[in-house]
Amino acid sequence: MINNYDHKKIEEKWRKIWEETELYKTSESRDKEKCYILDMFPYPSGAGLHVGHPKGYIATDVVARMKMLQGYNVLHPMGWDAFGLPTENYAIKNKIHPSIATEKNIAIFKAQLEKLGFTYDWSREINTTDPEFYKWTQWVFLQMFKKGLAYESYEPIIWCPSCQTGLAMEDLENGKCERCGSEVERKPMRQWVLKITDYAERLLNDLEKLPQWEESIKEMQRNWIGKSEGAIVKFSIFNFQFSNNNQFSISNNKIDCLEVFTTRPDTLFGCTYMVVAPEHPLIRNQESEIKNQEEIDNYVNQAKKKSDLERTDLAKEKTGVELKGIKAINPVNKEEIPIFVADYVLAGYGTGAIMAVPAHDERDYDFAVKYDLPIKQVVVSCHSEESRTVRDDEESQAKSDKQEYTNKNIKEQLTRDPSPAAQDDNNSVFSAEGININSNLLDGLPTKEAKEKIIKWLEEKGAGKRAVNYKLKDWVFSRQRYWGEPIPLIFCNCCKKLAENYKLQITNYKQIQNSKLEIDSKFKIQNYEFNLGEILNPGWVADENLPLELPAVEHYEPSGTGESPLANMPEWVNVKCPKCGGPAKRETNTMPQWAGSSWYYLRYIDPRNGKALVDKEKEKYWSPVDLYVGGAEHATRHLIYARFWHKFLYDIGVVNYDEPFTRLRHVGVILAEDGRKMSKRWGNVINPDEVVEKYGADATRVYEMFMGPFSQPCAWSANGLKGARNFLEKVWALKQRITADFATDSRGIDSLLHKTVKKVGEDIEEFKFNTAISAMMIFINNLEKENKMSLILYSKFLILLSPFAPFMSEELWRELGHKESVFKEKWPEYDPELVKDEMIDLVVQVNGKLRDTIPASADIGEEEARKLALASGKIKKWIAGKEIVKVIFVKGKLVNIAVK
RNA sequence: GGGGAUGUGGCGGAAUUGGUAGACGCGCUAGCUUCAGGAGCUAGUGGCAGCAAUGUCGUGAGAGUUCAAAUCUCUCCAUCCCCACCA
Repeated sequence: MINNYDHKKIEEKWRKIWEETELYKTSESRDKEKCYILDMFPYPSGAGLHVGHPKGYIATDVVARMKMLQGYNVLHPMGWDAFGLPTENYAIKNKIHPSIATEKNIAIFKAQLEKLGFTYDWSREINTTDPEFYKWTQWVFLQMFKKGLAYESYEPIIWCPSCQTGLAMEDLENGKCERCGSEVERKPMRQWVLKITDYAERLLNDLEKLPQWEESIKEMQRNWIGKSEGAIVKFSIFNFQFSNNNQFSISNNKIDCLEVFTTRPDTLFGCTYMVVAPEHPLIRNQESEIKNQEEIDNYVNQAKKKSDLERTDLAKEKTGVELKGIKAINPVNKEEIPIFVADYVLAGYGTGAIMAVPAHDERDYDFAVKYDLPIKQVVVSCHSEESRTVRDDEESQAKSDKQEYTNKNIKEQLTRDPSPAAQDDNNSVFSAEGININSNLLDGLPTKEAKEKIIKWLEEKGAGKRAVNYKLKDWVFSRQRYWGEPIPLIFCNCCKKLAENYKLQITNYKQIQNSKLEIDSKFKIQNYEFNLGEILNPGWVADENLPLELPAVEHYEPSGTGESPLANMPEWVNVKCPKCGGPAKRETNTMPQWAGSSWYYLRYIDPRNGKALVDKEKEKYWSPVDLYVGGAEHATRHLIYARFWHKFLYDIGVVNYDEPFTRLRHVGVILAEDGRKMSKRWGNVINPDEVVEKYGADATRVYEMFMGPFSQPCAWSANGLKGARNFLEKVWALKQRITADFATDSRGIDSLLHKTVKKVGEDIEEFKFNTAISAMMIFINNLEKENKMSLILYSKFLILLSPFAPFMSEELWRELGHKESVFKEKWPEYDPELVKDEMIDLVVQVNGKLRDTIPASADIGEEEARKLALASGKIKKWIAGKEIVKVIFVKGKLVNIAVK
């Protein structure tokens, strides 16, 4: 057989025609049902794409093409996420300006993508580094600023000494800078921070509204938000007076109480010491009282020197130093307890201080053993007989005398062979919930009730309050680098004075903070109007003249001073204050890489709108995104940031829906043939251009969808690719057997076509592309056995194939005489009658083991099936001389004879 | 330490309301075809026993429920991903 399937010629031809006829241009008409299908837009790096990158794009393209054929108005756009450190570092290394590097990289990426035949409407292409785009990124930031959601912070942040910039916690990988792998430091820096924590509760709860998200991704987000409920408890310090304020109470500039966050306030009676993080203000604040300041300073300095990696090494032994000269007072029993500084307590979580309950926390236990601190058990498990007796004993003893547990008692209990009770509770007595003992008013209460009771008690006494804590931190939003969106804020000393004075005058400051989401919260001071952000951050004034363009510079290397390179441009930095006209300076920090990607999907809807971020009517029609596909690595950054921005835009009335992505699927990575990640380092990278050149875009697409389950990692196989190509060649070769006579087709092949239509449609919908292709292969294998086939039959199959292999399908479709593109066709329907089997192989089992299969009518009844089964010679052999206990009949499937 | 996912031939993987395990693809074997190379066609292909019919074992390991378990329950093991001294 002469094989004349010339993929190069075909693919070039149709790429050109599709472009000329604007086949994939998205219609602005809104009379059809819409379907918005979105890929996570790529970061155009210098390395170009490898074959793994397009896997997700192929999948969305298959879905998009099917949806087009099913009559939807499909939006399937593409763009570039191009600001940020990778390009800037690449630019510095190769001495190419980042804007030029970006342009070059985009050109390479685009050429690579175009070869694969995607349905992108390139007239809607966006680029986060285009001023017409980032104008709106800046605009969103300004709205947040104006509503009080952005604030200046001088807290120590994560600093990468190599990239010379501050980073968000999310930008770390194993405690190192994700970009360059350097050990990071903690450094106090002025930063702009976004109050994402204001949205923590909604970001958590609204996950419930997303049934079409994969559970694993939602779970990652829940863990990242990390909500825990408990209480803040105040311990007064030494001989200072107890305070009734809700905040740290400052008298003589001294902190007179220590606040801790705990999820187990019910164990308060078991607290025998306290620990503060090395960064805790108490350490510097009590200098006159602390007797061993030098020893403590040494410890704190040592802790500072340790990298984050060393500090969080779980295997290491706990260390700490007591703050001698001061004591804390446990509010529940007025016991004086020692305070330690130790680096096992983190400054960034809760209040940076803990109450230590060594009997019920493993870390506190380790520390207590090392420093010989008392251990007092206050909870016993209520799940086993054994502990119940223990409890009874304790209770009677506790009544006669407030019994103190010695370290020896507890150690015995804790190191005993794991009791059934301990196993019930995750193999540990530490975390066990149970019944409180030795806890005065809490004795005999189960954990849950004890928590409630003690919180009420604390609130009554002013010694604490119910509290919720999140692991999620506010978003450090400024970078001391060049290649990002300039932050459109201007600092004016004159306006600073006005704002500060105003701030002092107002009494209901709390009220102002609560009003932040009212769209028009404005404050008139003298002749000027201030927004909330300008009051909360005195001196900072919004620059509404957008876009604020990133100035062209020759030198964009980090300044080395911790300031952005923009700070070295006086002509850009020094401006007139847009409010009062006085001398002022621009903010020189830029936005992080994640800014543009937090809202880009909205811009595709209305990409050239000069007046608004997006037209609200258009947004109402196209939003939310129906299907979003990308890597799981974005589960906790991009996808949380984007949900946060979207909810904010919803709150200020820019968008119509409060969640941006209805359905989310993550794509499994493609590994190299050696099972490792594709990387220059291993020399195992496969370039899609070469694959497309040799086997064609269609074969590449079919293979990547056939490899295995979509979300699972899978190794590349050159032979597998050949298999996909073979399949396409078979399809190609069969066109020679087509006849115009539609009566040619056997009932069998016709029925199989209908089954295939059903299977392929359903499988694409469920992202089971591999089995969809398998079904088409089965159809083609069967079609090969037919000498002739009708034009109609073959044409219908081509429609099924077209989402996977668009070029070949289009070529064959036109060769068969169709005037219009195959993509203007209708997706075929199947006849439910033809999908059903007429005949089945009735399975006959004896004691559950297959012994015979008998051809039978599909709707055979129980009586008949049983007769048929018992009549079989093979079956007779197996039941001879045995007693039939039971006969099970499953309609359309089997007969099982149970014998003894 | 916590959370999630996965475990089936030589390989990628099918089969999940419990009902013929190994679809489909790769690889491999034999035959045909070809000057040869590549390719193509036909047949076979989980292990063991057997010329065969057939039997028997078999879905990470072990137990259990059931007429029937890859699928449900329990215990354990391994691999991967995310988070991690989170109080």
